[in-house]
Amino acid sequence: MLQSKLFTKTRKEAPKDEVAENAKLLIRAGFVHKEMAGVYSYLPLGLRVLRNLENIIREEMNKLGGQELFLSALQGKEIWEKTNRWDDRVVDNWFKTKLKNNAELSLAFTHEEPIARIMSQFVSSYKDLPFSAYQFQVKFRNEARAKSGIMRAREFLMKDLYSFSRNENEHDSFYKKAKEAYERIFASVGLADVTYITFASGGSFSKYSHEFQTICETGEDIIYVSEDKKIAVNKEVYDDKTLKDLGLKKEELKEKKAIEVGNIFSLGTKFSDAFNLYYADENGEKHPVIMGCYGLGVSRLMGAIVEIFSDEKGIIWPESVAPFRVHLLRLGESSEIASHADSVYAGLQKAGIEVLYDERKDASAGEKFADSDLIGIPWRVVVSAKTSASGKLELKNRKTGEVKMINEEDLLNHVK
RNA sequence: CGGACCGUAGUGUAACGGUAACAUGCGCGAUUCGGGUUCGCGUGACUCCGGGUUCGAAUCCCGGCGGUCCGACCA
Repeated sequence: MLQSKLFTKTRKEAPKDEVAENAKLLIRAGFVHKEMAGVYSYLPLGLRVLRNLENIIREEMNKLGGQELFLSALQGKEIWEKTNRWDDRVVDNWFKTKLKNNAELSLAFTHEEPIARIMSQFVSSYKDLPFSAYQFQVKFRNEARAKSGIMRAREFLMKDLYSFSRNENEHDSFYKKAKEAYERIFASVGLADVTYITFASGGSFSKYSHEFQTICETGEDIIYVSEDKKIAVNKEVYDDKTLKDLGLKKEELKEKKAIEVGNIFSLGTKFSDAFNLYYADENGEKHPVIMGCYGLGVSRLMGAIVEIFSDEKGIIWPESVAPFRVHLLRLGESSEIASHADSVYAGLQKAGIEVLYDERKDASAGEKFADSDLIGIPWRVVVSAKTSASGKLELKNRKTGEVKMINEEDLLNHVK
């Protein structure tokens, strides 16, 4: 991608009303545009990051056997009445609207009901199970107060997976695998060290649900962390009884602020019962399907990554999610430098490496360096009079700051 | 949803009740060419909307809309 063609531009100052670091940096660097409080548009750079996150997550969901689908964002009222969730007193953060004929409907804030109803049409035998399906969907929540940039938005991208099992054992083993998949996801985006499986309230079907909480000053949850055991307890269930259940002692726990990036739940038969989601076993006996749901806030995860990986100059993307792998800077306009940089660009592209190529003629060296630091691409490669004279390329790692002069033929070995 | 503060060029800031200014950005021309170079010329806001007070309102008052923060909420 040629930087001169990229329609977004960086800016020196963030809008004054943004306080959250993730929003400041993402807006300054041109990843997102704020439409209104809690509502952000994702521009080309931001979308690349979201897509990378999606792909990491998708791979793990597929490994679990999940099949990807895409449910509607508009939802009718009847299915929610079956589970007694339509009433505003039960769920108060919906966006609801009406059709021209006055039929009531809503913008999706979750999808348990729709998927349970769909599955009830396709599942009737033990042979149809176990099964799981997931989607990447925009969710809408009418938050009383949006805050923290893209971390608590009214419209956000979420991955939600739903599992359907024949019995508790089958459910438990899937649940365990899903938990492990989540751990791999957080590891591959570089958050393993600061993300804790956290025990939280479980609703009516299991004692606890599991949240994935990333330690972060701008987080909204308070959790109690055991660094040794690598687990945590959410404040909402932090009491003597819970500690006893989990075999934890108060002394080993540290209070931390954290952001909930994922949450997995056992749903029992609540939705199966409501939508007649039953299967017949080998003897023809009917049983309700056991469900689980597994959420992961993709856009929120992006916000958390920015909160954690940045410095005073800008964002420092982990390699797995960065919008590009290499930021190639061309300093100077001589035809020799230009053609050299062009050939480095072509070589990287040919090797399948995603490159943002800053070939702008009207930007100074300092401007290019500043932009590069702000955008936060992992590897910066400079072609200039200096490098041409030495016959080498300059390679800088955004994270470590390490600068090396390398031979051009070694470039791929370094950045691949 | 309660409370506080705020709303002026694309962005960031000024302006006592008296001609809306500066920086940045953008355009043109020079200059410079490894850390947001420097200079000149130009461009760009009927000061969020509606009403009121006043000879005169960005400024004071009322209402609305919008924004940020604190709290409540986030099954």
